[in-house]
Amino acid sequence: MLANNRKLRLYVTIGQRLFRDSLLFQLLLHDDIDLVGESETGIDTLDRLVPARPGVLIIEENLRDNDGLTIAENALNMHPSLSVLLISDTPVSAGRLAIYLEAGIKAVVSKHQPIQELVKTLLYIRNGQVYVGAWNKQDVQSPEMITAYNALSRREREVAQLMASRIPIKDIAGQLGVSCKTVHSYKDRIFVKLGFERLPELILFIKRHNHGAAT
Amino acid sequence: MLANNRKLRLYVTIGQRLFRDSLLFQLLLHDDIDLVGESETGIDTLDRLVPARPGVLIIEENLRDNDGLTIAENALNMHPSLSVLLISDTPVSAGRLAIYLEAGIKAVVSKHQPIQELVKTLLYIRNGQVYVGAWNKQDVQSPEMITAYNALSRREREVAQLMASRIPIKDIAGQLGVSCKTVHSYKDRIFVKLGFERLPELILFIKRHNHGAAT
DNA sequence: CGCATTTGTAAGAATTTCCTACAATAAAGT
DNA sequence: ACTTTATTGTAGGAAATTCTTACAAATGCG
Repeated sequence: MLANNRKLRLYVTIGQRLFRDSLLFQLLLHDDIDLVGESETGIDTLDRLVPARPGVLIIEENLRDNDGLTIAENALNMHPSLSVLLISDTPVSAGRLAIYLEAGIKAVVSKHQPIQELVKTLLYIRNGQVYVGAWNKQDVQSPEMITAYNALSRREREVAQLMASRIPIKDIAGQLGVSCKTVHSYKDRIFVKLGFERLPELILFIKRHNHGAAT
Repeated sequence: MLANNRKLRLYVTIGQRLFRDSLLFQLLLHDDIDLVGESETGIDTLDRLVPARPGVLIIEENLRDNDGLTIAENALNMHPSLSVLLISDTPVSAGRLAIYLEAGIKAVVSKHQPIQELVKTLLYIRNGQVYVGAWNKQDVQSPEMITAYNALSRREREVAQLMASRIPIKDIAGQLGVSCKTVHSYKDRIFVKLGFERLPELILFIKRHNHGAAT
C-alpha cells in the first residue's frame, strides 16, 4: 500500500456539458478526488493532458472530433503511467473489452451501468490495476438491490422509507416514538449497510425498490 | 402564488442509466423535488405516466425506441396539465425551439448547457410557465462566471480558493489567522453570492475560473 | 459629505456526523 | 441445550456544520 492514499488526480473528457457537470458534481463529493483538468474534445485533451499530470483519465468513447480509444492510445503514449477509464455508449461485449485492454485501457464502463459502478471502477483503477468488474451484468432490477434491502432490519426499513419520503428526522423520531438520537443511529446503520453517503442515493434506492416491488 | 410551494412531482425519461443516475442525484438534492417515476424508453413512459401523476416530465429528445417529442405530444394528450422539459442533444435553433413550443413543450435544454441551467429551467416551468431562458447562449468561458468571481471580496476569494483545494475550514482559519466562525461566515456569503449549495459546485467553479484565467 | 451597502469579524442555536455503549435478541456452533 | 457471537433497538457525547444574527470599519454613491 505504498502510494495508495495519495489523492486521485483526475482528468475528464466528456463532450456534453450537462453530462460532464453532473458526473463531476458526483465525483467531486469524494474528497480524495482532485480534478486536474477537463475537456470536451479529444484534441483538447491531448493538448492539455501532460501539464495536468493526471493519474486517471475518464474519457468518452465517442467524442465529436475523434474516437476516445484513439485519443487514449495517444495519451498513453505520452504518459504511460496513466490509468484510462473508457465510458462506452453501449454495453461492452467480451470481444471489445479484450481490444480495449489490449490497448492499455484499465477499465470500461458503459453508459447503461449505474453510477455507483463508475465510481467503484474509478477507485479500483486509481493505482494502475485493471478492473473488469461487472462489464456484462444486466441491471434487471438487480438482485443485489433486493438483497441489500433485505439486509435492513425492520426498524431500519421503516426509517429508510420515511427518510426517502423526506420526512425530517425529528418527525420520524416522533412517529416512531423514539429519540432523535436513535433515528440517527438507524440512519447511520442504513447508510453503512447500503454503502451510501447522501440522501439522494437512499431516495433513489428506496423508490426503485418500491417500484420494483409494486410492479 | 397559489400552488407555488407544493412539491414538484417529477418524472424522468433518460435512456442511459449513468446519465439518468447522475442527473437524479443532483436533482434530488432539492428537497422540494419528488421523483414519481423514471423510464428509459418512450413506450414505458407512456405506460406509466398517468398513474404517477407527475407535474413535470423531463424527457430526452432521442430515445432508443422513439422520438422524445412524439412521446411528449402523446403524454400531453393524456395529461394536458403536464409541463414537459425536453433535453436535446444539440443546441437548439430558433426554428426548432418554435416547433417545440408549438407542440406544448414548456422548455428545452440542450446537453451542451451547464447543469445549473437545467435546474433553473425545471424550477421555472414547474407551475406551467414557458421558459426560453438561455437557449442560444454560448458557454465560452461565460462572462457571468467572471462577473460572479469579481463579486467576491478579497477575503472571500481567498477562502473560496482554499476551500476549492479542499483545505479544511479549521486550517483555513489558522492560515488566515481568524476564527473558524469567521471562515464559516465567508463560506456562507460565498455560497449565497454564487448561488451554490455544496462544495463540488464551488470546486468546479473555482477550477474553471482559474483555468480560464491561466490560459 | 452623509446615508446605504459591503466587508471583516464572530457568537449562539439548532442540526448533523461520527464514534461509542449497552442490554435484549437472534443465530450459530459443538 | 448451552455458550459464544453477531445483530438490533436504543441512546449519549464530542466535533463539525448550518443557519441566524450582530456589529463596527470600510467603501461607494448621490
